[in-house]
Amino acid sequence: MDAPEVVIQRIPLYVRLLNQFQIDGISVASSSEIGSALGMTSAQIRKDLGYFGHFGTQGKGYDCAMLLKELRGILQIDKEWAVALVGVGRLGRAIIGYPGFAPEGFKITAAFDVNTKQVGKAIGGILVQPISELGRTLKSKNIHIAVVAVPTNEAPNIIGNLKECGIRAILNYSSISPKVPNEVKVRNIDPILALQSMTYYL
Amino acid sequence: MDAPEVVIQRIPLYVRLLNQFQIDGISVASSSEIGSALGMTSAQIRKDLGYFGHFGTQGKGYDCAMLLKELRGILQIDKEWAVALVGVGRLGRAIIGYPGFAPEGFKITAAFDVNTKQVGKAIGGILVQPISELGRTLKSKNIHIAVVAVPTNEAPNIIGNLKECGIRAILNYSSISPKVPNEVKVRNIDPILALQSMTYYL
DNA sequence: AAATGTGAAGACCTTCACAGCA
DNA sequence: TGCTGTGAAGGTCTTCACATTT
Repeated sequence: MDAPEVVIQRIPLYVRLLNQFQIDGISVASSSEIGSALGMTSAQIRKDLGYFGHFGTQGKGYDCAMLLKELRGILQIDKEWAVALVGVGRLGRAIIGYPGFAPEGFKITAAFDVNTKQVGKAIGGILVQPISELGRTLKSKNIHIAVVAVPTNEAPNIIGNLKECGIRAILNYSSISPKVPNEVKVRNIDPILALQSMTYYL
Repeated sequence: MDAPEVVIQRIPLYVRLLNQFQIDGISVASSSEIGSALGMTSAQIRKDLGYFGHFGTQGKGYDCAMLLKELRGILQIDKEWAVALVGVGRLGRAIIGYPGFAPEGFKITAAFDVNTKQVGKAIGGILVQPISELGRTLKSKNIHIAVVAVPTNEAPNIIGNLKECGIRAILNYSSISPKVPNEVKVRNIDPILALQSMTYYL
């Protein structure tokens, strides 16, 4: 049986923790140790890992280096991914300037904007192209992941374009929750929704 | 029975859609209309709304204006919230400069940084204060929500401080998943985790 | 006729608890 | 002994389906 989506969303958390364990010189960790470091039960750790294989040693725990390598392989984050950015306004520029993506293997290698005033500029070393070049460039640069940083009103169109051009993963900073077919994954980054779902409890 | 957290996280989506409906001049909507606009089933819409009251009219649907007002009241987003920002580095400055919070009622009214070089500066009209002033300022400005935009290594301490100072809601941009007591709500904004949980499917 | 509100059913996810192994 | 891996149990969330209301 393959792993449900919730599990997939937790694996990156395990990867991050195991990285930290390596820095801290911890070479073996039990499911309880991993669990308590993350505020989860040991059973959940074991169940989650159990979807992918038998990584542990009974009576001992998990070898951190080995488990880390396995999980990175499972997530396919053991290689570099080329990423396209759509929208080079205020937010898009902040994203290009953000130094956190590249070290994790996500490299922005193409940028697009509907605004003809932006097209042709180089931002952070990346040439801004018109949307009409999407299909060609995504194919030639082997890009399967897009970051959407356009105004909300443009977002539905852009996301439609990305789908048509065969994009399979979208990190969406716009304020819409796009409806996409099952074979396209979307993750929405939306601080307003996050805040609004907390005020309920105040 | 009170609404589960998943439901609370969907209510802001309904609010946003109802806003759009008002702009579009749609005054009444059925659960199926709401559902299909959001890619959800009509049953889910009805169940979700059912946690809070009887807002619909049988045979007709929901009055958008009325439902919007009710939901905004339930979420408590029908008033202004003062928000504290911790960390005024690259990301913190982008957050101060982001024009999306204020129109939604979230107003950054205080800023803090551990770096003494930042303290005393005014950024976007907000004076940067030392962390030692947290407790006093949060109380005097009646702040219950904090945005954390500090480097990951500082985050655990900062979040500890915020807890002690009585903060009840944290929008966390740092790369840790803080363990907090039940009475503190946290929402993590983490684009790397989001990307890493999509590459699995590629 | 049309759509809500809601018990019941079903699907999904988490936790328990223990057999089995190092 | 200590901890994994995993069926079974328990809990939570979603969908079904229909009685009820306008």
